[in-house]
Amino acid sequence: MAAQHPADAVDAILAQWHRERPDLDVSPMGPIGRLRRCAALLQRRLDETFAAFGMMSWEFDVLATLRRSGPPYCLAPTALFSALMITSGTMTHRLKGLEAAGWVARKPSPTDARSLLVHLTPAGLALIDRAVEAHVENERRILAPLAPADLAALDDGLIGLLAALEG
Amino acid sequence: MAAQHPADAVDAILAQWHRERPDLDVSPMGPIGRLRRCAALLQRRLDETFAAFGMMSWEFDVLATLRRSGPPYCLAPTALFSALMITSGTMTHRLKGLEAAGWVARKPSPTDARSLLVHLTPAGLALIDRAVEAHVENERRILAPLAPADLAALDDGLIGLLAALEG
DNA sequence: GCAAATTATCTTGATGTCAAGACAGATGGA
DNA sequence: TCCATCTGTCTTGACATCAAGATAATTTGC
Repeated sequence: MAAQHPADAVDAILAQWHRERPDLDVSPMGPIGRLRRCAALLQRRLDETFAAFGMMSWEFDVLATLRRSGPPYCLAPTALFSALMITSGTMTHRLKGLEAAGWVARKPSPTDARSLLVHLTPAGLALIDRAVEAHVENERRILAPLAPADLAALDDGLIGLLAALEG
Repeated sequence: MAAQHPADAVDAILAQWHRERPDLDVSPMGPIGRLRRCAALLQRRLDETFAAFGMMSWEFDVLATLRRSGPPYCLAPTALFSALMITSGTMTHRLKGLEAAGWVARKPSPTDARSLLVHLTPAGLALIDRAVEAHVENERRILAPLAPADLAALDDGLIGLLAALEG
């Protein structure tokens, strides 16, 4: 039953539950708790790089979605908020801010008068192209302590979990 | 280079970046993107169970932290917001809501007049004891599609990543 | 064609969160 | 002892987010 690794914050929580509720098998809390804690700590690390470019995480997300869609870097709001897993109201608010910053612009859709297509401005394109370089480099630094084989094993596990969650 | 698994949403993003920025090695986006997407989807699944008990996720978190601390189920606000990785102002707001719901109560600390110790009420204790049972059962259902060996490998990978992020 | 249903976007109101600062109480050095 | 500093909690103001609904345009069925 001895842990094969130095006890982390999640191990401490599991030990508390085991003491207080020995009738419960709380083992699922291990992977799920660690996943959530990793995600929270990761967000902070990623935010540091975004801040260096004067961006919030959500601003990066929208600009990156437009950028990777390819020329002419133009998507309908529906495509954006679906891809980003947020509501339409949140998207409206985000676009307002991005337009005020001069990183995106909106123009009427030629095919659907309800739709205002969102596209990157030259400034937005230049910014996201620089920011994404720093972002992947930051991600590489974060993952550097893991051995390649361990990272591959982690990715495999996440592929399986993601399939279970998407299904 | 062929993927060893059905392409998921993150694979599609990697393919877009590869097409648009072939100069960049975006491979770190794979595990990190999947981790973040898993965390977002997971949150929704967990929220369903909390909602069945009339709770929000953050309410469960506070009550669970008090519960697993053991009798007398009483902690200072500082201990709570440190454990939950939130600010003191957010904690004040959360406690106000939990006290209004009748799940926690506050009493002056006998040793520090600045501190108002937070403790579970009998109603709060009964609620969290039922809710945590449903919660771990829900977590077990979520992880059920994964083979035990795959789950263990995932947990190992997360242990390593968490160590890298905490260090 | 035309009315009904659907779709795309935006608005409104409520809420959870944080950063920064206010303030009372505790602690420690001269 | 007593003042300066530190600590624990709460308040304030700003903001990102969502759910629900409003509005306008498109599509569908007859």
